[in-house]
Amino acid sequence: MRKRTPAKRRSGCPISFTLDTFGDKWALLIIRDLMFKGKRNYGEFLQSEEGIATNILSDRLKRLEEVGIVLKEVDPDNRRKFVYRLADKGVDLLPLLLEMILWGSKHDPKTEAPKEFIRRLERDREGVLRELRKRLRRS
Amino acid sequence: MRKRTPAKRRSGCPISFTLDTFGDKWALLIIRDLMFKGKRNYGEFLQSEEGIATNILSDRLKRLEEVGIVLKEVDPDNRRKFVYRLADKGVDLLPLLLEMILWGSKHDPKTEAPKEFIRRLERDREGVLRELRKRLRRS
DNA sequence: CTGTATCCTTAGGGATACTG
DNA sequence: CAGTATCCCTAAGGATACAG
Repeated sequence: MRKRTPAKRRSGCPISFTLDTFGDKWALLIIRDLMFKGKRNYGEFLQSEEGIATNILSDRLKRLEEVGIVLKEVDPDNRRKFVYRLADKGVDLLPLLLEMILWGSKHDPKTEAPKEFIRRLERDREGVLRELRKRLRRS
Repeated sequence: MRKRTPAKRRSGCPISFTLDTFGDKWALLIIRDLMFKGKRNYGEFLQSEEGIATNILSDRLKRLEEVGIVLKEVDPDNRRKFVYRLADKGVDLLPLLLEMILWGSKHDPKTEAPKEFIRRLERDREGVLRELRKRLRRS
């Protein structure tokens, strides 16, 4: 396969670093699926509404694993399968994703974000954060 | 010039929307420069450490203006020049950028983020947010 | 100085066939 | 099912020349 471009750092800026590390939109959509949609394996990611191609999915999973955001483990229920889940470094992206949800749902007239969730998030950011973090860590 | 790809929405997901709207890394670096580096005009953006090309800068500024994140105005000090600044929709990206700074400085061993700022941000997120927002709005 | 246009190369990625 | 490999085309973008 074509060699993936190694995530190359462009400067010492933390924003630039963040961007360069998790990479692009596809990677972030995978992270979203892990965080909020309870997806855990290849086939599920492939089903995403945005229609990721199988080669791209494969590539991004590998990259995310390399940079330590995602862990790949043998499925305890089925020794022949794998499950992906967020490493702590990935869970740490939660606040970032929540801010994306807030911005998106505020500025997109056609957003499909559940209103109750948004309202809760606006009112009690810390609480939502704590709860989701806990859930992700034990999953 | 080559027609820019119109930002195309991929789904109703707010995260996807956010990603599709402000676009890519280059756009976000411009926003960073507007937010934290006090840059206001073309030449200054061109100087960014990451080395954006002039055609890309031009393209991204246009796109950011189109989607209402950035405003382009005649420089009051020099009627022949322009200044760019964040529209409210752009200022709304502040929490997102702050989370990027936090994640980046936490996970990058070589980060250049000022430690005092990070500590303040961790302790008093709301305060920092309020202050920066105020500063951006009046600029 | 603030852009715009052109040229040209390469990485990204969709479609799809293939493998264990 | 869970990926990997190949094909092939397009868009992204660096370099740079040009324009107001």
